[in-house]
Amino acid sequence: MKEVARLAGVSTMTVSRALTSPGRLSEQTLRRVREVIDRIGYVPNRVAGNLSSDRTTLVALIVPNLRNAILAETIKGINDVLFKHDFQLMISDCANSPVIEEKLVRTYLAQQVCGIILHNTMHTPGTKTVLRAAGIPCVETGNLIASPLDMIVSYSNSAAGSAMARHFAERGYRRPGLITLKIRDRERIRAARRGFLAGLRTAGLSIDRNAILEVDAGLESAGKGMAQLLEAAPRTDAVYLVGDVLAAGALFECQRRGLRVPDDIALASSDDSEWLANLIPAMTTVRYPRYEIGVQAAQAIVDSALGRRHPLRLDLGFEILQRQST
Amino acid sequence: MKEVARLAGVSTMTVSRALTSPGRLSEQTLRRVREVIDRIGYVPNRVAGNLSSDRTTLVALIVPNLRNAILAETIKGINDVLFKHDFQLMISDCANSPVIEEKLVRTYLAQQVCGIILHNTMHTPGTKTVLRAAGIPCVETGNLIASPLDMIVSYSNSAAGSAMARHFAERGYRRPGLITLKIRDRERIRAARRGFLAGLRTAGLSIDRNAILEVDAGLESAGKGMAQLLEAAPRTDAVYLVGDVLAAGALFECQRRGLRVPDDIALASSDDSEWLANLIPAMTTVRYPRYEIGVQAAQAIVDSALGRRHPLRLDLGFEILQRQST
DNA sequence: TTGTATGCGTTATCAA
DNA sequence: TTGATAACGCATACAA
Repeated sequence: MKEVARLAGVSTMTVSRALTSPGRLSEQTLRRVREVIDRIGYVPNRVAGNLSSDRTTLVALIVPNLRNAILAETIKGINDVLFKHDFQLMISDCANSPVIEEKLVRTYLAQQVCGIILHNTMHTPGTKTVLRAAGIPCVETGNLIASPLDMIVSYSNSAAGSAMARHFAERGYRRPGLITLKIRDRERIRAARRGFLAGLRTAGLSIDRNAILEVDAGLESAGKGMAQLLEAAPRTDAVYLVGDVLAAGALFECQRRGLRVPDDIALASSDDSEWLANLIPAMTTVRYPRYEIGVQAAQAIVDSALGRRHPLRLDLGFEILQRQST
Repeated sequence: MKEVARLAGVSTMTVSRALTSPGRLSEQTLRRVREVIDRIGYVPNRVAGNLSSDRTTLVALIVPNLRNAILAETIKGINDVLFKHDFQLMISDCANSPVIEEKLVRTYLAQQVCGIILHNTMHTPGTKTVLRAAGIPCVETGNLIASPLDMIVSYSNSAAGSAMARHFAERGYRRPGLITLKIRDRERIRAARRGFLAGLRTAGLSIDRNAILEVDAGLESAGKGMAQLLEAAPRTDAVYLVGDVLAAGALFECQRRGLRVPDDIALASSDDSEWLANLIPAMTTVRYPRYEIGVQAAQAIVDSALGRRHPLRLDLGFEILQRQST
């Protein structure tokens, strides 16, 4: 910057202004400075700028699992908003561990991020303490819980579960089943299960204990889980699958066994994706606005960083997309 | 840090050392400092540290499209290595535009990242200039090109294309087809096509011009493309689909039309995924080590940042997984 | 509209 | 093993 200032015959402050508030310079000074910047290929050091101004444009995102394709849309939404405002995204994977999440939060606070987006909603006491102490905006996106750390942009997994139970009842199914990802540390899955079971009760349906299963992630694991359920509770007529790709794995297992979906058994998924819509039969799913969740979460951080901070509890809702599988 | 120093009765340098090189402090001093840090919840300001030491642990990644699920494995590989070494990942989406890529590269250089990973291998002259001037390590991962900017960790898309052509020939197919994503600005797709066409020639097969198509991304777009190909070149007996999820879209279209795969028409994909392995029929694909590419790319950056810089051209190879669809 | 003086919180360097 | 000092490159605050 000194070099640019020297060559343009101005002070470093003028160069600084040319970059941060060009409107406050005369046209000819601005032109002269920009010319030098282009000519010598000056790239400002934002680390120094950040230290001096005590602000950054860094936003952190911590997701439970980078492999989960369902998150890609939300990440894209975050990316697009941050890019538009010249903010940068730092991202990492906490492997669904609140302890790792806390370590990551501390790391990001040390990097002076101006905001944090957490997909998980279960945190260690340490996470809560340091976040509160830092006073930076924080958005949770994974589940619409009652007491967020700060802001929350999501939809209700438990309401979606209830809605699916109602859907099963309305379609005339009487012996429901439920396969979810392992619940430990996954607030979303727990909420979906609770909502589904409550919805069944409301609809006057009961569920066989043997028809409730937890499985690991992945198509093959889902297939095995489906096989297990079919053996333990063979009269089951409709299964709700909660967790990325589980429903597809279950469908493939049914097809391998020659079961007709939905005639022999109905299936529905908690996560919509292009895939599920194109399977044969097309899968009934919960759809929620994943891209929009990312957009709103990022926008909330940007607004806060720009001084327009406000409380935020945004329920972006969901819908049940009935397709051929129920 | 001053506060910690005061409370521990030491200088700030000693606090600094307690964080960065604890081995150089006496045990009792270290214990005392750490005690104070924990007690008052001190979080160091790495922005200041970065400015002072003229080093960061920030690594940038620019991908062509965050929605592309095929990248998730690579990103996970990068994440895991960076986490292990206490480096942080900054990520963004250049929407397959070299111009946006350049803007992002400049932004990341301003943030003083210690290394950059670029998935694309086509860059503007400006990108090349500023990267060279910055002198930081850079790894390209999307395609094993001849003249990388710096380091490269990938596999050869053109060799994979040739291998698939050979596979078609060996399986007895005689009227091949090719559907790819739009080629503009996609070096990988271009290479795959070139390799496939060259492989066909080598195998003595010719391809109908009407059996070569470019389509937009997405299952539905792939379905339409397949429909178009079947009408324009109805005698086609084996189609290679280059680009995420295209093969699945094509398969669904065949199923809708009552075509048997592979008896009426064979299909193969350029990208392996859990999905493609579980479709019925299971899809023949190219498999390449996506996670390992991320691991090696990140490791190369970390090594460079830690002073162990070395030239790197890593071909991690691929294999053709023959399944039921060919 | 532009410039001067100062400080951001840490680490490199050198000295003790 | 520890400390004093200066410096990193920029932006804030204030003055002109």
